[in-house]
Amino acid sequence: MGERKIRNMEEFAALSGISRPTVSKYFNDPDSVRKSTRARIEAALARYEYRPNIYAMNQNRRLTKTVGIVVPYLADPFFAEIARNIERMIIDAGFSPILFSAHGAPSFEVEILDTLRSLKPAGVLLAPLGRASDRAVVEKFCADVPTVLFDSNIADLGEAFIGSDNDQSIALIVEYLCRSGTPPRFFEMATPTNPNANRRRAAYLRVMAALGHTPHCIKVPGSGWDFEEIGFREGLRLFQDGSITAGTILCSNDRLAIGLLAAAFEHGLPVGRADSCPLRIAGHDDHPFARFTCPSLTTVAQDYASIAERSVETLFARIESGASGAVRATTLFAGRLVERASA
Amino acid sequence: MGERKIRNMEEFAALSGISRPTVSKYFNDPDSVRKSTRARIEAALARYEYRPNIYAMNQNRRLTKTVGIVVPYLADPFFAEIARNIERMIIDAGFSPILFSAHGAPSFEVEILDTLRSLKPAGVLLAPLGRASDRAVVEKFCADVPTVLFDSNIADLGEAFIGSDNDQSIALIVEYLCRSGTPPRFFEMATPTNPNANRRRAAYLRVMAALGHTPHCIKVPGSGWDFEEIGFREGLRLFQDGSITAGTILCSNDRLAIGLLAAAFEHGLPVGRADSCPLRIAGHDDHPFARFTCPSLTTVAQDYASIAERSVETLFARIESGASGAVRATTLFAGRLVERASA
DNA sequence: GTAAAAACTTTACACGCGTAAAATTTCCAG
DNA sequence: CTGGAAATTTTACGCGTGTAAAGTTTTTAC
Repeated sequence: MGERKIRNMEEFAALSGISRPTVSKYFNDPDSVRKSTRARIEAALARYEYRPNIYAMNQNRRLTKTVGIVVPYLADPFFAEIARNIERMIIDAGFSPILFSAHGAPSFEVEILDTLRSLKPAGVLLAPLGRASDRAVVEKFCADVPTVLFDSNIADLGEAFIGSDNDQSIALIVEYLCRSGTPPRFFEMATPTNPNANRRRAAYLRVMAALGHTPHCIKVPGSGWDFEEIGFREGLRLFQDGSITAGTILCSNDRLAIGLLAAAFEHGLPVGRADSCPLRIAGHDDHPFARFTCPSLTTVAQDYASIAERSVETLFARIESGASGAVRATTLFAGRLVERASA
Repeated sequence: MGERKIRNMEEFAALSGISRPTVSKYFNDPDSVRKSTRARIEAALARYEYRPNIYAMNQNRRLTKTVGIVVPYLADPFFAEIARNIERMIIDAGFSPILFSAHGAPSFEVEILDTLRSLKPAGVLLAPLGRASDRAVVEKFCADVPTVLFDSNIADLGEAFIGSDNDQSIALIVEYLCRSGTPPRFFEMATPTNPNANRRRAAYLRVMAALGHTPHCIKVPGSGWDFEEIGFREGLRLFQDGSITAGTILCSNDRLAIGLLAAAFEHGLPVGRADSCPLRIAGHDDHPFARFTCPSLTTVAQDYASIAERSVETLFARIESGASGAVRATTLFAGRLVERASA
């Protein structure tokens, strides 16, 4: 292979004994040419290892073979994992994924969308920052590029939304916590970064009421994406000033719970489902690290794989149909209770 | 803004009252045109929000304004963090970062390099998989594209290598552990994913000998990137079969330590620097989550920021000089001891 | 074996911008 | 005011591929 350098498709076509338009057709869809032709091209391809110039290719294509993935915060392993799954599926579908992280900053998100627009992607999978997102910008973007939202919803934007069924998952864990011990208090940030937090609080209030318990929300100051830090700092404060001495605490997400567990440990307060433990702590999401907290974290697993899969499927359906779907579908996947040692 | 749609630079140039070649010059370097001209262009830019077609731009530029970033495993927050820092610097330098993760798979790494080559980037910052990397492929890539290696070295490849001074950092923590308690054993995977692991073991052996202690390496089965899982599973096994009951353990990296801490907790073995604790555990890297383990993890902080900064600087120096540097420089940054509760 | 369909070849133009060369205008110093 | 330098305009071509149209060959179906 690599017998000599190929400059362009013209030259490659000559060497493979096929006309350039046919070779061009092959690269846009290998199945669109005769089997024997395809074989000849691929034989030449093996000998000369030529690849079409991406930039020249995309200059004339209205829709690129690129699919954008935008996540709010890549340093959160949750998003890293989901991005990994999505990347794989996009590749398998014959497209090229390109990954962006807003790093928690709305200005970055805007910039990314701007960049992405000029990349003319076939579609975009967007997990927006949520409350912090610039709605007008996202809306305008969705009008130009087929976009599927996932994880975090922005009302009425994009072709569809795929996420977790917070009502179901919170009900699941609240009911579990109630029947296995004291009813939980709800631990969250006062100004939640993510709209899911609001849905979860609402679900908590509803379920507690339905079960005949008095709900109690603990809203701690803090914003941004350093959830563990906030959970730790504020948790420690609450333990130290005696606000929390016992009972059950359901955290809005696992990363807060990880911080809170660390605070409880630091404060010498045993956490766990054993009778000897005054405190129980539970989370939500089944974060990759939730298995390795001390004690291991009881939580509700979000259905990563299904969310990723359905998001990709939905986007490709939209891309292939060519036209925007009549209705904006919202798909929510059920959570699964993960009983571990912490509650 | 956005008074009407602009098709191309020709049209935009007409609307701004400037000739197309000058506008083109402006986009390649805003400072290369007269100040008054620049002002007029930017005024028009504000009114019509035109952006040049990326693909048409890059088709004729031999070197793109793109800089590739390749990390071995993005679900590891360590790499997510360093990628974030690097992205920021690349943007500040007026280039466009594009991020790839090999997801731990050599085949992905090869594919990424292939994709990257056809993107004609100005340069690439590559943290290779290490032992698992296909040396021939990386070598060929480095010959085509200015590449700076970081984090994980591959002998003699790329323009430079920037990483951590494992000799120094391991000496730092081994000395600390020895003077504050029992000499450490070294906990690592039998077939380490990362070449740093080998350097760290060698450093451990050397320092222990220098201090007059008998070194002891604990090599546990396991490969891949699920470090916490391996640390947990194998740690638990060693605790349960009585192989480890007390002493000090230095883990090859923080993620193994996180797993090992969880195993110790599960097994009911108290960990910490207090006299009441039979076991001490330390790590290496100062992983973002190391502050939130129970107990919090004593470790050596890698100088993230400096590694990122120097890598970017080195690459841009290479890009601007145009020619390959005469010598391949290796820059190692010193680690900083982070004393926490676990050792 | 024949006709129709499918695939291919040839030819030609388009895309949007980089960039070179020559002509013109603008700028600045003296 | 003037000369020369600097910046801009005009003109023109090139980059590598998409793609349309018309003509030719190959394949498929009966």
